[in-house]
Amino acid sequence: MPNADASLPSARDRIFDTAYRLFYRDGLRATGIDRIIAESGVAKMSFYRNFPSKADLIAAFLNKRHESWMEWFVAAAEAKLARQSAGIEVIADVLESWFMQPDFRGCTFINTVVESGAEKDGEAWALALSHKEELRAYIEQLARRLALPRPKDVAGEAMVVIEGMIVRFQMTADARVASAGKRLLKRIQQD
Amino acid sequence: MPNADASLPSARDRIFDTAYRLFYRDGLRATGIDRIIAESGVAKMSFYRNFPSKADLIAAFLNKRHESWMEWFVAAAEAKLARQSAGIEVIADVLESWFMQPDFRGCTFINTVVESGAEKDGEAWALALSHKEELRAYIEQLARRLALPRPKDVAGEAMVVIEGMIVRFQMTADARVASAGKRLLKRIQQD
DNA sequence: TTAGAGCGATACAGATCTGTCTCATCTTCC
DNA sequence: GGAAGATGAGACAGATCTGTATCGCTCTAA
Repeated sequence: MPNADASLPSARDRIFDTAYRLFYRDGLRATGIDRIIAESGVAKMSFYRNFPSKADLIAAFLNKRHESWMEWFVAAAEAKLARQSAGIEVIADVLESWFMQPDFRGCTFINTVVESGAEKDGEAWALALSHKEELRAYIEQLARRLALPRPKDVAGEAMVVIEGMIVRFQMTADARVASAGKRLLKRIQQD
Repeated sequence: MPNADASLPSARDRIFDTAYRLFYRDGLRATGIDRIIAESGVAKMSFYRNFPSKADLIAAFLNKRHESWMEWFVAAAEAKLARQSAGIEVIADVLESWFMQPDFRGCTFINTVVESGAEKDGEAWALALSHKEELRAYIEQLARRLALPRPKDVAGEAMVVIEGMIVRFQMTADARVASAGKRLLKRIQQD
């Protein structure tokens, strides 16, 4: 077992952390292996010993991103729901706190699908779809808990608003996107 | 003046038409110059004689795309508005007819911003922003014509719904996105 | 008929991309 | 001390990327 005193993260961890940052910031295609290797201060063979190919690293990145983001989103939404007696419009507040992070660069999975172009059969596309489906299912379950009528429709409409808010803020960086989204979400429950 | 009988489009036109198709289908970064040259059946120097660089070709593509799309969208929306006495929810029907095209691959300008990554200072990003602003301004003017209260807010909310519909359909290819968007747009005017 | 414009074909340069290979070094455990 | 595993350094291959240079053909206009 090398590096037992943990004075330095393992080569695998340094590679993964660097890739995590660059993949999100610059995109999957724009981030080359050589760049990840250089910035993580690792030998090239240390990379290929830990990840058989770039596609494997991308899959690991997407899986981690999915877990981290969903965990954060659900926790933030549940906290807001417990504190105040409110509806699904709390989603807008949760998203807004995401937007305010200085390194916000949109949704990794939307970005992945866009970068995939016409190649819809890859693993990246499938991971993006399952991420969005898990988010949609959570909102549907939330709608049921709130006793909203037609929870499937509610979730479908909320997903349109969520994706719209993300893309709008990614392009304009205008905080009014959050309030517009909040008004849209509030009205979903008024029928 | 060569090629006067127009039996074959000029090299410039063949390059541009091929690039137009490939840039939209596969994305800007995934489409290489060599590929455009090969598929348009043109010599490499014929490309660089007509377009000083790939960036120039991209700018020409985005400008043309903006003009074509806006012209189509406004015409389709106005036609629907004239025929039936309806509100801004006609936007959902117009978008749906766009989604149904077999080569639909999302919005070029959303895709461009995503592909631009952290490079927000390029010409492509600026063209994407001005495209979205022109669309938003059209909807605000439409809201004024329909005598809706707070037309700026209406346009801001409608843009969130529009971007959400585009991204949702790009990912899921589910026709229910259009009806969800239509319900959201209808409710914007009910306050 | 001749000059020039447009174009095709192709080689080339230099950078970058993913991925493989070899060899030296360092740490840890036995 | 010695074996084994993890790592670093760097050369190398083959593909692809943007962009340049050269040569020759063809058609048009004067």
